[in-house]
Amino acid sequence: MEAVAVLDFETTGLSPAQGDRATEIAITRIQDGVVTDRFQSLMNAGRRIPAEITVLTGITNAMIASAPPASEVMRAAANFVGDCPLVAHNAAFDRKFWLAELARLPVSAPPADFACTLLLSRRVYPQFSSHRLGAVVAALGLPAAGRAHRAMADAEMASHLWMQLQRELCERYGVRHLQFAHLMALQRLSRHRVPEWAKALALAS
DNA sequence: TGCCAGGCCCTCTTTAGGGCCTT
Repeated sequence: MEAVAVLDFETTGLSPAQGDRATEIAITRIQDGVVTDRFQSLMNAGRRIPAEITVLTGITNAMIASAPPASEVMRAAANFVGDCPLVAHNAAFDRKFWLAELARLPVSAPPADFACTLLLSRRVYPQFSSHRLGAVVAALGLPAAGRAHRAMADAEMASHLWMQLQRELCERYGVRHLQFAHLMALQRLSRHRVPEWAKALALAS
């Protein structure tokens, strides 16, 4: 499969539309089933972190105060990603912060496709009772990396999950390679249409 | 003062409601 970039944000809250901002970003680049590169940085967007978010992430206002400006970090992140398609767990969340933070830069970044390991996990492992990132990684026996709810630890876990999803689908449906577009198509389908997708995949391979 | 997102998915659904998931 072509290279992908797996992204995770820590933020001050759930909604950029409500004024929330990113506080940390981590990105891995995956090529041929291996993490080949990593990008990670705290960032200062000038927005105070609520106490309950600090409890969750461990990221404090003091840490942010000494971090580089969000604009600088996001410019570097966009350069790191380049034209790679993106992957995130509950990608709708990371996508809206990615777009909101990039929209503040004077230069526009190319729009990126976002694959979602949460949606794919629901399709591929419907028997799991929880599809939270940590729960899925634990259920699959994948390595947990560092403190959960820090950007690089979560990006690493999502990376392992992304690679496991590909291995599982290849093995289950007897195909050697999956394209990013195949997984994007799968995540858009309702669960009962997965067999249709698998049949089309087998015919195309 | 009190409130605060949004998209997906399931079902006791579809003229809707509520849980999950991200921080």
